[in-house]
Amino acid sequence: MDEPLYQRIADDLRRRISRGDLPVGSALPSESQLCEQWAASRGPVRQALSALRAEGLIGGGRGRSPVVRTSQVPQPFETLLSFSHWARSLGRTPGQRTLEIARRPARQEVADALEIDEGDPVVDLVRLRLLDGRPTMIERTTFVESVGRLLFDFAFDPDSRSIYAYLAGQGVDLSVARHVFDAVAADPTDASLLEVPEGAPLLRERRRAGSASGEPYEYSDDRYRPDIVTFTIENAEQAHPSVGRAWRPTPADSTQTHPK
Amino acid sequence: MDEPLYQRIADDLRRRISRGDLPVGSALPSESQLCEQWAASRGPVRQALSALRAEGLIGGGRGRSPVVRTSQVPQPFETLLSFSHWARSLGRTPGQRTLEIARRPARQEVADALEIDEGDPVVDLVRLRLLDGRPTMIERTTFVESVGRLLFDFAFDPDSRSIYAYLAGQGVDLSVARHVFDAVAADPTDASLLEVPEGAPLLRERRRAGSASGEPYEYSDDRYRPDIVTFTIENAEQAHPSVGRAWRPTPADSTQTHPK
DNA sequence: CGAGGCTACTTGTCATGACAAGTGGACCTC
DNA sequence: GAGGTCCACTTGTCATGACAAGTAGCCTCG
Repeated sequence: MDEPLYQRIADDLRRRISRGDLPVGSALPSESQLCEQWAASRGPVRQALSALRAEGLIGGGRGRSPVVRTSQVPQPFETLLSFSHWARSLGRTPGQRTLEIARRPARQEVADALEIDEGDPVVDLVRLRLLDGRPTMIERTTFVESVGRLLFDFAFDPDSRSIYAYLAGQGVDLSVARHVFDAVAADPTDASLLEVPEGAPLLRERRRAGSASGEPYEYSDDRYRPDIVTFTIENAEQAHPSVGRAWRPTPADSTQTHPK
Repeated sequence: MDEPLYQRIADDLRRRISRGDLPVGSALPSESQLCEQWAASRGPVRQALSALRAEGLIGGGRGRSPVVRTSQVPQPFETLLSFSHWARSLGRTPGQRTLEIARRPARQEVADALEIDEGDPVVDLVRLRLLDGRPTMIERTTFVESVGRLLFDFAFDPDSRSIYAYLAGQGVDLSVARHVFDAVAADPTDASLLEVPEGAPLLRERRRAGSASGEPYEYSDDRYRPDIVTFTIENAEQAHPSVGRAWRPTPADSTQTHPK
């Protein structure tokens, strides 16, 4: 609740950047001005500025004040992990239709990813995800049994809200993920659910997520309509990359083979 | 040449982590031990540790030493930008076959991306990229004229070495990029060059790169065989994401529609 | 034998001070 | 008007010191 000073300074500068008080290209207040403004020493001020540099929001300096490089604040971890969270962050309506939830023995690929033995019980969940009512993605997720069993809880309806929010509430620590992107052709099931022709290209995200200590809890194969969703990476030589999902309001590429 | 102390401490710890002297899961030396080892105060030691935390290499702590989370050092900016650089970082052989280099008026999509007017002259470059002799990616890049003209330099052969290395040598500051990923179907040209069936899914990376001050210099549409190359994002709640291209030594997904 | 408390360690946060190195503007001279 | 120098600002890096908050291990008591 009582946030450290350097975080309050960083948050204040982020707000000022994102709402345009500090436009792209403009110089930030100097360190001594910020010290005066916050009645602070250079330590917390420099720590706040360092965080913004690392995020790529500001850059340059040394003998002059840094300048604003972008006004786009990076998407947090949870926004990349949860489709619902991301949709709502855009002000759009996420939806889900559960096609299957089943406990079954793990097949090889999944066992490898989850670091369990082939045949160990896991929980498979298949959902069609919608954005403002439009089929957008098929999500085929497998959970280790200790986490997946929570989804069979009588009170939980996977169609009603975010699985990740629910699991977090149950004490499941999902805080590290690895996402792998490639392209696949829509198989008959994909095609039918996503309303695209068979063989149409889909953007696939294979994700493995787990705890901070490296224990995997879920493995997922998500297939997106590339005319609706893309993924972006913004990087720079002197800043950490920023990554996110992006929504394409209308299909932008007329070379797409499927009909509107 | 005379690197700051905190960077030397960080580099030393990265080396120890990546070569296994500090395996994943093990605790780092305490701050006071590092102070003693480097004859330094807590300031530079904490700054070094903070950099490793931000990269996701270490985590945890507060009342105890942090632990190693991963031994994978993030790929630098240039490794994601340059296919040649990336291939060599894996110990593989990059290749290129220039199909076209031409000065022509910019079409709408490219003009928008490069923040120039439609019809302004640009330089288009189309290359087939190979990895160990295998067609892997088609790269369709457009440069603003002031940069593209350097590629017509008599002495420069785009088949002989990295364009980015060459441009850097010519003083072109490419240090910021935005990459957008989606999937497209191989058109007849794509199919022929990449040796896949027409309509096969390709992983597309559209990239815009430019200077630190935001001036765009290149826009590219790269199409990868998804059975050879994927892109990965590793992220965590308390660390910056790490992004990179990845090589798939053999096609891992038997659902791929194209023949081996 | 188990639980609780205490101590000695750890990291997190902040202040003060100092000096090195970079930048931009003003002023002076040619 | 242009070029060079100097000064006052800036940020970068490091040291010392202090206190808050977390953790683990050990000891004592029930």
